[in-house]
Amino acid sequence: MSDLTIILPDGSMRTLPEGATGADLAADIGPGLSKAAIIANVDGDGRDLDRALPDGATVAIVTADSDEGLQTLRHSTAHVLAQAVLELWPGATYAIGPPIEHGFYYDFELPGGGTFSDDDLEVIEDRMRLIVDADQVFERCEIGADEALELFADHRFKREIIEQVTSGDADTELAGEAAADGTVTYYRNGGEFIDLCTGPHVPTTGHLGHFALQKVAGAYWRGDERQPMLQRIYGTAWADKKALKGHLHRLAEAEKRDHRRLASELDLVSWPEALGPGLAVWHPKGALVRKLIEDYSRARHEAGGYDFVYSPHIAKSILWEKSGHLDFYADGMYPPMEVDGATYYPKPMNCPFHVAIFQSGQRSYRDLPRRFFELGAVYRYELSGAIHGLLRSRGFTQDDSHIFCTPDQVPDELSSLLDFTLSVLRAFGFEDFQAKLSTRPFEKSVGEDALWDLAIDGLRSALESAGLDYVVDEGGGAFYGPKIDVDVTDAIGRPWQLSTIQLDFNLPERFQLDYVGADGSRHRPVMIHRALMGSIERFFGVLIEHYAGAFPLWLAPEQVRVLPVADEHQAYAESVRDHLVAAQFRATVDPADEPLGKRVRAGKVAKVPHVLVVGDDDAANGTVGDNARGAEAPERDLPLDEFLERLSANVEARL
RNA sequence: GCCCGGGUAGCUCAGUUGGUCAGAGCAGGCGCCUUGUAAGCGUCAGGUCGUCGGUUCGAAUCCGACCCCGGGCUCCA
Repeated sequence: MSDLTIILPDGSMRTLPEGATGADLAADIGPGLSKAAIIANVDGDGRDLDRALPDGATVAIVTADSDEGLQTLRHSTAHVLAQAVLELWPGATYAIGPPIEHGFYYDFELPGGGTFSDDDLEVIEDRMRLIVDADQVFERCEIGADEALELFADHRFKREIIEQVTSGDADTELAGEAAADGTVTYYRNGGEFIDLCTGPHVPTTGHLGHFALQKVAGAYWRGDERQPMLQRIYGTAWADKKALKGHLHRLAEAEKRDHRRLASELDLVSWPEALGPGLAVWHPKGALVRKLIEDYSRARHEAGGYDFVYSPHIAKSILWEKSGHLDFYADGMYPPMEVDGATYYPKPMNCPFHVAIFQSGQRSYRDLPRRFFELGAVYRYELSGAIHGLLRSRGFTQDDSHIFCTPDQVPDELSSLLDFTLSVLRAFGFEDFQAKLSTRPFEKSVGEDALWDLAIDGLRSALESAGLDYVVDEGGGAFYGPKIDVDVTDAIGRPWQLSTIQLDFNLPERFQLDYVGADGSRHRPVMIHRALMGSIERFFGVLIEHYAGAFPLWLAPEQVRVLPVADEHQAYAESVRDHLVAAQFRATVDPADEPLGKRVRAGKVAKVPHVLVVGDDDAANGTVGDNARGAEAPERDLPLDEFLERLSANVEARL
């Protein structure tokens, strides 16, 4: 009987008797690790702890505090969820149940088309806890495909997976469910319950426990709307109680930032039912902030070499036929209206109008690049279930531009465009960006290879010179050109996709655009679509969540609120306000007909950046007491002039 | 569009098995209080209980259809 040599992640060697398992290795290293071990990572692959280790392998013992361990934990918890549901609903069948970010889900089909209610979650969770308390062993089994089909005879989704996986054309979504080499792996625990799965799993259900079921949702089998609708249960699972509590706390915090809630609390925007879904009205305060955002955008574009244009909200069908929107995008368009024998459509995009402007005269290479900019309102018939406050609406305003340039100009144009984009986003307090470069689709696309290569290289070098992190989505571009999408990370770490820079080789072709080159002959320009904020509505919604409703001074609808201590200070309070207003600040007075404490609270709740309190001393000395938002204590006896200077400096710095 | 869950006063919500169940707090109006830092006191007004039909002696409550909202799926700025 020979020994095994195992290499640990730090490069050290360990010798174990032949047949030793991951669990043996963990125990050999130490009792703490032995207890915390979830799986073993053997030469890069996760394996159950009770499997024998091969000689010479590099093995890492995985615990729940690593991503891999956590993923295993969540996957195993999903199994227990399925076990509980199948025990509680005889005749139910199950589809897939993978780990996801922060947790897991499992899809089921209940007998007779039954559905889960929220109350069921509690019952299921109780049953899951019984299974965890029973500390059942997860037992790995391998069988042939035919045998597997028999074993899962009553479970059509499992059989579909087995058939697909063993025939070798499984997609990645299903790959974790069975092996591709003709054998099928399943796990058994508690004697009765089996589930198709390649594993690995935690050693026993007792290793689980810090989980919570969260919600019931419908989900199409394999994400395809032509397939049956299954019942999905979402849950979250963590390594320990503290992590679970932390996660639930973060969810509660995110909910407090919900822009729909804040928009109504801060009197910014509302969605009157009479308007229809996905259509908002902007109240004075919201409109003021929006105007500040738009003013800033316009100022930057003006300085950035853009020409401002405007276009109507509707146009005849011929325009949309020519642009191809009616062929490719008709589902997303509002239905047409018939007027004077012609058919008009509300615009879902601004591009054809900007093309029409380009076409209004003969263009020379000397005119290029030409950058048309418009805050253009568009209407898209979004699926009703997709609508979400300001983040996804049916009417929205793009900070849209179409740039027409020569192929030679593409690289420089892209590079300066990306810098411009990031610079504008940074003004709103976004510091972390993540970009995605989408390249030519593998299937059909238009445009010459050389043009695609030029554009993709241009996008890539723009990303690199901007020093931006990016991932490449090979084949992820539209049929008409490659693109860069830019995500920003908000104050609590959530990503939001805002900007998009998109090359278009199709529209110039469809509209037969040309310019006269230096050689005197006609050439086809390249078109770049780009939006920085994407949609003003959506951007505003993201900003509300990013700032948690506390807009920085330069964007705050009410910047200063002056509170006289008593009626006799009213005149002084008004003079302070008048000074502020004269210096271009947005300031109001809240008179003394309520106690000071109540008015201070009201100012704080309204997230006013500066709540000033003025009384006898202030009136006598020309000072104010400043309650700056976020400050622990008020700052008393601050000379008004000094306060004004500070405000100016902070507005200037966009703080 | 599909699955699940919801719509009660401007907002947040109570309303037990259909029968004083049309309520509370905040916000708003009006008085009193004159306040130095996160909710002073009193009082008044506000709702076709999402809409429309049905069951019933009687419906916020039960049933149906529709509208809208939320969470998902799909899609996307």
